[in-house]
Amino acid sequence: MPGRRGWRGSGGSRRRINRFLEPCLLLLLHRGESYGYQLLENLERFGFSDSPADSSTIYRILRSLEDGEFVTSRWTEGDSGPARRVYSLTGRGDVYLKMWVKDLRETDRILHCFFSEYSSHMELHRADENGRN
Amino acid sequence: MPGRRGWRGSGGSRRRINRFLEPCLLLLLHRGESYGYQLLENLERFGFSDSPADSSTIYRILRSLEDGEFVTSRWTEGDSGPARRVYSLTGRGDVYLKMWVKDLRETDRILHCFFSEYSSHMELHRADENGRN
DNA sequence: TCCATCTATATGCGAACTGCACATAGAAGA
DNA sequence: TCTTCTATGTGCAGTTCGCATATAGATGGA
Repeated sequence: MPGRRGWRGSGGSRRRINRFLEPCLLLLLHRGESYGYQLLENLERFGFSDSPADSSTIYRILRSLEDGEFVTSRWTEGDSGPARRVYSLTGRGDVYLKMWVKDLRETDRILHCFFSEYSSHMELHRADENGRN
Repeated sequence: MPGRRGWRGSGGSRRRINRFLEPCLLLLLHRGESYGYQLLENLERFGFSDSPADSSTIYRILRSLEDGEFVTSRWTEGDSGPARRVYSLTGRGDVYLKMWVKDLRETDRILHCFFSEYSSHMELHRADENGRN
């Protein structure tokens, strides 16, 4: 039984893009080096209505990007607050971001295929219902 | 260590939409009742370039939709071939499809936020590089 | 008849992703 | 001192997904 939790109401939807935070983080890092906590705050730019993600997700994605050598990190003594792990994009990361963008454009295309199928079907469906009156 | 497999080349991308097959199946069922094997073939319409999904995924999604009472199923003795489990959409399923569409439009909006951020940044970035020459 | 192939549905397993809760710890201010 | 903010991280459990595999009726050719 798939958890009975997958069907949560209209809130907290899981109907999003797989690992979409990853390209967002890559893009933010393309602007210049940054660290987890700051990146988390800057994610608002991408139009997520509510909080984009749990901080643990951000930190884990950043680490996995480092595993893949798409970013590098170093510790900086903050002028205020605790030390920060500052990430910067590598050449590999730059290429990876481009790949992501290409894929997202393909995703966009598929999405619009769906919308077009939906609209045309619903139009026919409505016409069909009217015809029956 | 996240598997060292997440970074597969440009092939087999996991950069897609979460559970996107679900709304596609719902839409196909909105047209009329159908069964797994046929639905699998009809998924081509949605512009997936390569094979949209594994058949096991399709069957599992259909079962979970039934768990959620978004579809119902019955067995039919095929006029040819093995028996088929034929699914049809319920009223609840109809509402759920509408919810999906709303969510996908939101996803589309966020996607375009990303594209716009990307484009404007890349334009500045290029101008910056030219300026340095 | 036998056997390969097509149609059709389904399970098992492991890898990956994610959200929630929680741990840790330095810094700043009341 | 105590609380709060900044900052990074781990543990766990639920969910998804692709691959491999199982099952089995139907079909057609050798």
